[in-house]
Order: sequence, then structure tokens, then C-alpha cells
Amino acid sequence: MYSVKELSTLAGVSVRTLHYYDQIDLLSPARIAQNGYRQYDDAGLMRLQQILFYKELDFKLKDIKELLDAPGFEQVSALENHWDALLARLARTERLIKTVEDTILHLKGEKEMSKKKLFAAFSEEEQAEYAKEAEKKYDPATVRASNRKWKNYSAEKKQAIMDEGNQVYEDMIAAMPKGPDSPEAQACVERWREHMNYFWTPNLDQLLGLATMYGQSPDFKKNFDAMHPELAEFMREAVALYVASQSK
Amino acid sequence: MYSVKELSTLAGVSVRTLHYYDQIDLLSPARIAQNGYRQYDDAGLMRLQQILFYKELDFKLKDIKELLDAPGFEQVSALENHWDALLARLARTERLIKTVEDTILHLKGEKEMSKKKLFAAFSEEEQAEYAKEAEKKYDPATVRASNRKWKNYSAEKKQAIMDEGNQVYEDMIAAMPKGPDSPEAQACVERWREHMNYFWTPNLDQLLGLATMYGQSPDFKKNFDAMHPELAEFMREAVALYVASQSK
DNA sequence: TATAAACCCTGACGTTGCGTTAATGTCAAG
DNA sequence: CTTGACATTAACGCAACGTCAGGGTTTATA
Repeated sequence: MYSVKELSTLAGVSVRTLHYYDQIDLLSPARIAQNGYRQYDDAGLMRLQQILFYKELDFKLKDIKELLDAPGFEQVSALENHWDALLARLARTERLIKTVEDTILHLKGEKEMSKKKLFAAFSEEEQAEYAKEAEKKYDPATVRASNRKWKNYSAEKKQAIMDEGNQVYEDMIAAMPKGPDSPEAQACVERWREHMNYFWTPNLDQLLGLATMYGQSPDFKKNFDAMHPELAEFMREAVALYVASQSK
Repeated sequence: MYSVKELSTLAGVSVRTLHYYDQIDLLSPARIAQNGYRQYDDAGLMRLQQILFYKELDFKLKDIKELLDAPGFEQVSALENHWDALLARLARTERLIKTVEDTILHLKGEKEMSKKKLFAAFSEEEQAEYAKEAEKKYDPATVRASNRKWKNYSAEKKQAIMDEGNQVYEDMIAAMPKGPDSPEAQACVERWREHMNYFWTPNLDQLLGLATMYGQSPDFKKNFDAMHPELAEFMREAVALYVASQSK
């Protein structure tokens, strides 16, 4: 049996929090002594751990309450929904960071930014556009599939992935006569981007940096040149066009 | 002159919001008519735009009020502080996403995850550890320096960066006899990691994936082999040790 | 000109998750 | 018996409004 104080220090929450959880019937003490003191048992401690776990994931207390009294599969789908929400928040935060950076530059006068552009990120149109991009960027199926890490793959799988990568480059070379803006080339970029998922999490902005590096850093250029002397530059252009069209 | 309704539709906020902003002296109408109606002018519209801008960046209204009445340089430092906060939020969100993913897997039984690990992310120790890592990961000076994009550099700067990269590899080769866990090798990894900053934002987890790719993907391996046949593998080991020591 | 529609106002409570007094009771140690 | 650590409930405070409630004003229309 734990007193409020004991439980609070054990779990690292305030006494007030326990009072509150009791008040909203989220966590009730096992029993109440004659003197009115709350007394918790181990089951209560466990439940509190669960609560804190979901709270850390930014669930609302009301939702936690429902969750804890629901069967397992409902918890899973709740978590999946929450996962989507977190991805949206991640995207939004990334966008905010960028805007803040731009604004700082603007205020410092280091960069010209029309008022229009300053507010552009928040127009309804842009919001919709952004939502569309975020949806693409964070399409659950895509991300879930790509989130597994390279090291977890079997040798055959790794080989298959590498073959896939080579295939992308070959197709890219085949698409070179049609121009970097051709649907064929753009499709290759899309595939390349997904292929990169196996190694690290892609990011639209970083994509261009990566392609540039491919074309300029000695780490990669020689290798590319061996396949085709203009592949690196072609890829950079294609990726630039791809990024521009995606972030339009 | 705009009425409340007009201004609200113009700016896309509710009338209640305008009432509230008036109440907290964030945005007062230009004048009040005989009948008590609020009347706003263009200056008010402009100020409202500013307010919404900062609000979109998740500033608190109280802070916005101070901001709008402060000179330019204070706005900059406020934005920089906010930038830090956003980065922290980004890191936190990323961590939450990962934990949610792990938990889903756990609940689905696809993966063994001891209770300990399930809650590990939230223990105080881990929190402190994580804070340390996040601090390192998002050290303002580091990130600010690295956040500039490759494409913004001059040709000479690009050359210098590439030379720096080559230097890192040469030093790495020199450190090979001392072992991947030697201070020399580890220092090279540190430098390599910073060097990567020029191309995309690094991430401790992704770092190992990247090193692995260097050693396994045909895109890179040949190139590395040309420098030294065991460089790629050595780097992977060194980076693995580095990542392990950093995320201990 | 009467009246309805549309607009305006000022309270004031509800929301979320507790922090923070305030006023008061209980229990073990000295 | 007093002190101090612990316990209780009650109630306000915070952020940024949403949402009635109750009641004026203006404008258009029948």
C-alpha cells in the first residue's frame, strides 16, 4: 500500500496530479482509510505507469481513460491514429522552423522576402497544398515500409535492394535523351527517392542536397561517372525539377 | 473602416477572437462609434496580420504583444529563441513517433520488447541522457552553421569543403592501424559527421545507416575501395562505435 | 411603418491539466 | 504538548478562445 506521497515520488508526479486523476476517475485509490487517506496498491502503480506512458505520447487524459479500458486491438488503432497525428505535427514543426529561419533572415535584411511570401505559408491555398505534400511525404504505407532499417534486412533482401538501386540508375540513363523533365526521368527520381528510404529518412530539401553531392563530391562522382559521364549532372537536374514540382 | 465582422472575414478569424484581442489590449479598434461598435482601420488590419503570423509560429499572445511593441533586434532574438524551442519540439516529436511505432509492434506481438525498454524512454535517466544528446544534436551553433545549404556556397567554398572531406578520409586511412575505437579514428568520425552537415542534416541513427551504405551499396563502395580496400568497412565499424558511445 | 434579418454589444461559463494557495485535520517524534 | 511532516477538500488561476444568454441597432423588405 502506498500513500499519495509515496506513489507520487515513485512515479515522479505531483500529489495534486494524483488528486486530479482520482477526481476525474482516471486512477482511483485501491481503498480509502478511516481517516480519509488514499491508499494505492501495485495495480494502481501499474496503471499510473500506463497513464504516464500514454501521456508522454501526448494523448489527452480523456482518451487515455478510454484506451486503458479498451481491448488490445483498439489500442493499436488508437496508436496508429496518434502516429498519423504526430507525423503531421512533425511536418508542421519542420515548416515552422523554416519560416522562422526565413523571417530571421528577412529581419536581418540578409534576404529579400516580399510580404506576400512572408505570409504565403499561411494562406489557405498554401495550407491545402502543404497538406497534400505532407500526405504524400508521409503516406503511412510508404513510411511504415521504409522505416525499417537497413541492418535488419537479410542478405538476399539487401542484394535485392542494391539491384533495385542499380536498376534505377540504368533506367535514369535510359531516360537521359528525353530530358530531366520527362515523365520517365521524374519517375526514376521518385523511385530513387523511395530507394533512398532504405538507408535513411528522406527529406524533400535534403534530396536536392544529396543529388548535388552525388554530382560534386568526389565520394560519389567517380562512381557515377563510371556508369555514364553525365549521369550525376542529369540526376541533379532531374531531382531539382522534382523537388520544385513537389514543393510548388 | 472595418466592422468586426468585416475584419474577421478579411483575416479569417472569429469575431470572438477580435473581442478577445481587444480585451487583452493586443489589438484595439481605431475608434469606437457612438453606438459602441468597434471600428478598425488598415493599420489594425496590418497588426492583425502580424499577430496571426506569429501565432502561426506558436507564439503565445502575451509574447506577441511584447514582440510587436519591441524594436527589430529584439524580434530577431525572440525568433531565435523560438527557433530553439521548435527544434526541441521537432526532436521530441521524432522520438515520440519512434516510441509509438515500437509500441505498435509490441502490441501486435511482432517484436519482443521488454517492459523495461517500453518505459525506458521516459525514465529520468533516459530523459537526461536524451536531453544531452538532443543538445548535442541540436546545438544552436552547430545547426546554424550547418543549416546553410550547399547550393548557397561559392565555388571556392565548395572546393574547400570537398578538400576537407578528402582530408577526413585520408586521416581515417592513417588511423586504420590504430583500430576503429582509437581516439584518432573516432575523431575522424566526428569530423566526418560534421562534414556531412554540409549536405544534409545528420542524425545519429541515420549516421550508421549511411556508413553501412558506404560499405555496401555499389554507389559508393567502388569509390571507397579506390582509396583503400578496407576503408569502407573500417569506417562502418568506427561509426558504429561512435554511435554506440554517443547514444550510450 | 412595422418587422424580420443581420449585425453589434457585454457578461459569463466551459474547456485542459494541473499549480498554487488556503484552511484544516492526522499522526509520530521529542 | 508542541512541532513537523503528512493528509484532506475547496477554489482560483492560466491560454485562447467557443458558445450561449440577454439585449441593443441598423438595414432591408413587405
